[in-house]
Amino acid sequence: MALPGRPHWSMDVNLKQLSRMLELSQTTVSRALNGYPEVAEETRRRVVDAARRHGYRPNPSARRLATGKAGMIGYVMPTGASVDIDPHFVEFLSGLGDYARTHELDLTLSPSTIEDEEMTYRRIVANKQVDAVYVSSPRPRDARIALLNDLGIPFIVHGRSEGLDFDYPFLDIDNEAAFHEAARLLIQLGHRRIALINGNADQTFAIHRERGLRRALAAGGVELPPHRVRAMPMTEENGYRAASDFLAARERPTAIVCSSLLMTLGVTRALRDAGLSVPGDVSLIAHDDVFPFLKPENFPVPLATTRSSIRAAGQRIAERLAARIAGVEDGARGEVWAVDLVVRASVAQVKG
Amino acid sequence: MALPGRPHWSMDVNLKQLSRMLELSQTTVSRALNGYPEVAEETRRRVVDAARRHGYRPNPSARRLATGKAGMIGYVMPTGASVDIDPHFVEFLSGLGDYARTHELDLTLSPSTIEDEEMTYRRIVANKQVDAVYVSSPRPRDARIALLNDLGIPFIVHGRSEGLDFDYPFLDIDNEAAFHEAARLLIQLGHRRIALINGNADQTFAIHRERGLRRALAAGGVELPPHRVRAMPMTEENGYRAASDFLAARERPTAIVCSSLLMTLGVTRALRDAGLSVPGDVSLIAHDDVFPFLKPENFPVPLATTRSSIRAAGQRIAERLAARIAGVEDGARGEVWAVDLVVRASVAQVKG
DNA sequence: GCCGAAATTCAAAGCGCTTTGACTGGCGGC
DNA sequence: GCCGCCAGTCAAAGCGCTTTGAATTTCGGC
Repeated sequence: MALPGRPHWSMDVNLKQLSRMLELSQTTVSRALNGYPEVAEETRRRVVDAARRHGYRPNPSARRLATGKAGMIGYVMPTGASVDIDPHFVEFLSGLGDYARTHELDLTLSPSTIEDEEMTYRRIVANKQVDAVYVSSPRPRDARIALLNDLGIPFIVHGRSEGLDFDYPFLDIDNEAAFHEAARLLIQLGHRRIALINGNADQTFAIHRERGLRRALAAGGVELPPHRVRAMPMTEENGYRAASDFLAARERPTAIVCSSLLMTLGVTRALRDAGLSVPGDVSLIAHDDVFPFLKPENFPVPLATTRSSIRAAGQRIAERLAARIAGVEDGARGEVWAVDLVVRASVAQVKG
Repeated sequence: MALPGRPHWSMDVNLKQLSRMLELSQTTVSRALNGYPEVAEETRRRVVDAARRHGYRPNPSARRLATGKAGMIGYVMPTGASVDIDPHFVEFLSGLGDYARTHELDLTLSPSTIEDEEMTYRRIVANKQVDAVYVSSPRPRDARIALLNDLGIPFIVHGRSEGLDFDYPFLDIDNEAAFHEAARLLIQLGHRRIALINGNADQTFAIHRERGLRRALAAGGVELPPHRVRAMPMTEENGYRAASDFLAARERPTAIVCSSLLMTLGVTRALRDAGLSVPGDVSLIAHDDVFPFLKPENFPVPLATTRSSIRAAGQRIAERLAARIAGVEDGARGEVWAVDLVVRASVAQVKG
């Protein structure tokens, strides 16, 4: 591949050179390009034009060194031999990227073990590697949030924490209402033995979902005994295990609410193994984060879901992060998205 | 949260300050820390010790500006409303992160549309934002590889391209051999009508898999007519469609080889819909990238697979990338990993 | 026709690090 | 006793940008 005449953005000119060509000082050129007011309009035009023609692009390292701004969003990514990144992360990333792409923002992933997490946050902040960070999968009293709050770097939490004695900016979906609705529907259909298969118990979203479910059940005068609740990482295998346990009980549930599509895969397998049908024997509702590669309508029996696009959340978070970096957004604004309840064939009136 | 006595790595000391404390020049301190030989051992000890005590951490921006080294691995992430990031990416990322974490390497994701891809690569290289990049999902004659080769930045391709007139470093699994083996097994078991459900036809891995399959079939004197091959994005839905088509044909296949577990989910659904059993009516072999959240042994009938951990590949690529950055590895070394064929209950002797 | 303010522009000082080139002192060799 | 050399050390120059503080020009007003 021959070099096709040095494409003009190939960064072969720096500020000094550019200013020399224009017979202006670096100061003026810099200001012209960064939109400062004290530059004559005529001059600015000349500068901007020349910059484009020569494909001038400020060196980010230099700029960062001088200003402290990085043009980067940071994410501390949990890793470790036994740590699995949530597959939801990919979809979230798609959304984040979608927005970031159009705003010259890159994303820095800093892998870290859980133990080193705090140190990693401190490092990326102290180093000014990133202008803002986002936090995912928050737990109650999440130490990361308190830390970032102290550190004073712009951040947004995807999800919510609880038990913190200060407010912070977040974007969350209304998990409680979602599962409340789901449970209410089941109760209306006459279900009394309802089971919950949830994500990890230390995650706020799981807590909220259980809370919503319980609230609806309580309102309907229905019990939720401990043996009808499971909370674990959201894999197919765990879904299978949990459901198998439920189904083996003397009084098996007539409905199962599940926190993830992947787990529900395991649930349907368990049902099949047990020779039970959906929704004849057991009704099913799951939460759907809207993956392109696995759709609830394509389950053996189309699956009723509480639905919220995790990708859209990624976009929105990028947008808000950008706004915070620019200083346009501040304060501890929390944003809670409503969740759709999508009824499909997997729920039915309870039998008998 | 009260500040717990300013943890010592909070980057409140820079090189100048540190050298002043030690009553040494910045030069010497810098050299001592970076392991240059012309520093007295005694001095080095003092310096290293003081650096640790004061939690000195070089400012990456400054270092980058001075050296051009970034301490970052880059990835140009395809995004767009209709672009879905491959869920495999998460697992790969876990592996990459696993290694990167222990080597002070961060990862920069630069979201980009397909059209802007080349420009994005050029930008991150020109800006010295990253020391090395990796390329995933290569296609034949992949323009990105040619570009990076020209640009002269260290890179590694995860997978392979074909039809390029130069060599380049890559890490790939032996997709051809894997599917060759799979097909050979099926032929040994008497299968003659074998179908293939593949990933996107423009991906090299898909091409290699089909090639391996064809080779084995040819050797066994078996045909692979076009109507028994499908190539499409690897979603559950597409797996279902492809399998449904196959099963609706006059002469339905007695065995299906599938490029992904996610697709195979759809395949088993189609089989169920058609009232067919595995392996009684149809044998199944799929490729398994080893996801924690979906395991072949947990399929309704345990699924035979060609297996290779995509996570391990991520680790290895990070390792090699680091080696290239350090100048320890160079040249166009290609690495091809063997793939295990794991036989499980989903394959059987053909009926009749 | 002169003055001070407003409008532009500039030179130079950083940002925190690496690296070049020069400068010490101590030591063996003749 | 002098020279050359080597091990250590240092001051200073850059990396490419922003920003401060000062200099220059312009211009309305009297």
